[in-house]
Amino acid sequence: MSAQRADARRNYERILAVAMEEVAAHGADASLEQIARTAGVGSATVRRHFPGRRALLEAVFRERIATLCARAGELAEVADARAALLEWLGAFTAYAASARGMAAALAQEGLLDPEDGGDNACSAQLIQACGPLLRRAQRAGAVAPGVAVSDLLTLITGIALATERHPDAAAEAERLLGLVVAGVSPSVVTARG
Amino acid sequence: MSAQRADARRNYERILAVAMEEVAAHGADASLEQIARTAGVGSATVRRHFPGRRALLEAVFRERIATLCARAGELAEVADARAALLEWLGAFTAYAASARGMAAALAQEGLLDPEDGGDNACSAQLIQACGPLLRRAQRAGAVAPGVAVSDLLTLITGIALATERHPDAAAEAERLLGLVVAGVSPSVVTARG
DNA sequence: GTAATATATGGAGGGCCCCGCCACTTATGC
DNA sequence: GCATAAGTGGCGGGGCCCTCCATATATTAC
Repeated sequence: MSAQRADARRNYERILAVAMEEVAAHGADASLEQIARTAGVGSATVRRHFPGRRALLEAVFRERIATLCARAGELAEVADARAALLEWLGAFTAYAASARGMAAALAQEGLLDPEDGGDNACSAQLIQACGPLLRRAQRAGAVAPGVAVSDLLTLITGIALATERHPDAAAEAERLLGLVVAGVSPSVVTARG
Repeated sequence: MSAQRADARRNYERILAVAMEEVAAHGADASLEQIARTAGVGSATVRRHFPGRRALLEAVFRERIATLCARAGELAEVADARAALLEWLGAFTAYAASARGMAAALAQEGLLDPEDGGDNACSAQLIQACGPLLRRAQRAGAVAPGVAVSDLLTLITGIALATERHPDAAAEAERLLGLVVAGVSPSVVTARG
């Protein structure tokens, strides 16, 4: 028999659809009970399909993240390594800043320690997607060797978190990304002895 | 008569002391009821002295922020404008990354819009303290003119938020600050057309 | 010292949320 | 159709935040 019953699958889809709207409206700490109510199911059913808020958030953002990873694949073909990386970082920033709750979800994940091993997590996919772009840019001399993928993702996640309340969050986030790329005060190479 | 009764003042102090420990232990979303319980007062008393979690967090971090602002005053005397700014940014980063909840409190405040007018807020004090350092560095040509004080504070707040779960949060945050100061890829001045 | 008064307090109650349990329903394979 | 296992949802427990109000207490005036 199929691994999952048909009605269960239907409920899963419905809950996920409602969750997307609810998270978009109320951020990462949307009420699970409210989601259950709107979806017309019991709260236990939500918990069954998504054990814990993290699982739900992961599912909510999975598609968007997949799109982002695909974009990274395309950009690997672009000639200018630096431009490709910056383009992707910009796209990621735009997503993270506009999709409410995504940054929070990423921050609470194991985004920070890249060798976590949990390769099914969203952050792991992002790391895997961004890695080649970064390494190529580093080989081209556009980025210092000491910079890790997780550094970039952490910075952007932080920007998204800190600008979440801004009226025009996406624009502000992209502006700050530009600042980070260019450097606040890059004049001296070895900053702070 | 005095503006406040003596026992009220005592309770205020006690609640604040407990709140400091509790916030240090559980971050910005520590339980207000737990604080009340530990302090041996009713939860209503906590709410009376600190209407809303924000007010409590502000009080918790007030001293630390004052110290930070004082440090900015000292650094205004340092000859090297760039070094002075970077030193202060480093100090702020260390504080924000080590004091659990502080970054969250700042992010939820009106940190992002500098012309809010609420000059009693913590973020306003920080902006006022950092402003002279930044302007001096900009006059010295060490920082681009378009950079605002709130940009720097927002970036650092974001770094602190994104590194909160890191095993060695303070070190990681300072490392990322270094990256932001130096720039991820500063080679071309006008990033992304 | 005592009475009068404004001030401060904390416990009860309501609302919301997360979580786990268990009897009931329902799709599925024979 | 029927047996069965998968799926469901309501219920109760625990916690938190918030408000209200009767009570207790520091303070002031006499």
